[in-house]
Amino acid sequence: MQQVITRFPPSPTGYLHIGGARTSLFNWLFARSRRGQFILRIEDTDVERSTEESVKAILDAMEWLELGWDEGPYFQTKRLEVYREYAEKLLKTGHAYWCECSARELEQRRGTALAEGRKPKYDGACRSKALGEGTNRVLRFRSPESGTTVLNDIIKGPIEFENSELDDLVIVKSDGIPTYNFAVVVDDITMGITHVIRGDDHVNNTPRQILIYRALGAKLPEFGHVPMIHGEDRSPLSKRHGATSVMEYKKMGFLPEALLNCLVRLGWSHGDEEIFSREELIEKFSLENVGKSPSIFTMEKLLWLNAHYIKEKRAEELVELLRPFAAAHNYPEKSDAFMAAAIRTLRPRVHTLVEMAEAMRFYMVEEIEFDPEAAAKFLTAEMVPVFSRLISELSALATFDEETLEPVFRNTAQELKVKLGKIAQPVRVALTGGTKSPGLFEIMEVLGKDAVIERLKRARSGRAEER
RNA sequence: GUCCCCAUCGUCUAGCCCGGUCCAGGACAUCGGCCUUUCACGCCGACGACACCGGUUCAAAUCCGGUUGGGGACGCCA
Repeated sequence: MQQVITRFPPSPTGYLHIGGARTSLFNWLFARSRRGQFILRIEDTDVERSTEESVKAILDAMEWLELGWDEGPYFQTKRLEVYREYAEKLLKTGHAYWCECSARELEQRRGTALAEGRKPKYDGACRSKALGEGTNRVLRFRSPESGTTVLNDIIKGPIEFENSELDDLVIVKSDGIPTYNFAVVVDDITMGITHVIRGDDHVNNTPRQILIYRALGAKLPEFGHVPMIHGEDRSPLSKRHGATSVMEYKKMGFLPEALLNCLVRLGWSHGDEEIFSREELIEKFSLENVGKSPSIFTMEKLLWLNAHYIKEKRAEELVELLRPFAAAHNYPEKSDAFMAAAIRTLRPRVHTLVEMAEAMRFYMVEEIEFDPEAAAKFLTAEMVPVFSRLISELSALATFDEETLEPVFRNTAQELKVKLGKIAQPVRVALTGGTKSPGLFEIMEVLGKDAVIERLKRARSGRAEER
């Protein structure tokens, strides 16, 4: 069987957004799952709006998501001779003709048509003028006036279009640069693309493209149109829906595997399964299980998935990922081992690396700040003797780990005839500054004997001074 | 306006092709409980949907038609 070749063709007019990332993911997964090739192609024929920054931003995002491509990136502006060649071919076979209608005129005619309730399509004014090439002239595709074009979509099934609904689209602009509908077809033909997987906003372009394939005598690829991703108000995802750029999610402390897992489930499913590793996705992905209806992107499940992957990842790896976030807080430098130990205790209670970096504060800074409310409630005068006693007990310890610490506290509580919680909360405040934290003994083990005793003394003297 | 697509819990979805096993399953979120040194994690439970109308049929979430709603396209943008 023929090898599968898919492509992702972003236009470099902005960053890689959530929708594009999912399209890219589907193409990547499909190619990987079928042991095929995945091509990256930059569609920069809109010279006005395309920028190098955008290209870089897109590449960076693809790299972060680890969606590696086998060929490319190709740039359409570097393939102009190829399009010219194919345009010649269409011209020679009578499938294309030159048109001298100005953009201004056309806009006017469109306006009138729309106002009169007609479909605003090109009226074919230059269709039989047999014009030659010339300045300010565009090349148009001669579209059949009757008949039906059928798109057999892998995802949506057969869709019929009346050719009479289609018009003679421009395929080469007056500056000699091909338009999208022409360039994609030429590229997909010459690059041997077997499966075109893209957003369903392209469904209406497809019959035009099919017609061009036919005029060129080329074999059609398979088409699969995936439903769009919308914002919470059901309109297409845009800036006003908050974070839409893939890289913003990196900045917010999400792991790429979480974003990917979240994205793949928007439209695709595999029974009741929710968590998929990259390998599982490659093994299980198929276009047959892609749904037809649009979905809404929310952060709820992404947060849950991210929390899951944070819990699952090796602490040593998290240290690396966390460093930039910790740096943003200007924390003092700590060793990898110390940070890994701290992360292990914080891990079950955060959803993002940003939260992790914040939660880490009491481990990182020398002088913790006390939450006034917590201090007032728990660092009371009656705790002074308790702290004193704990300090002397702890000072005597040779090993300082959870196993040895717990009995010390349990015994102390028992002898003082109070519940463990009664002394645990004040100690927690003394050690962390607040009332919420990982387990007391975990914290103490990570912090170490010296720091613990120092913090207990500080909390105790704070009380003593007040008296 | 014309053409095209879509329609199951708040959200992501399973089921629909091959009607009965579905008074519709899972996950997130929410709420309650358990666990517990706090907060989480974890575990258990609750809430919660087949858009509407009609048809076919012994039987429809599943098939057909229409309505409504949402989305897309109609560029010398991609």
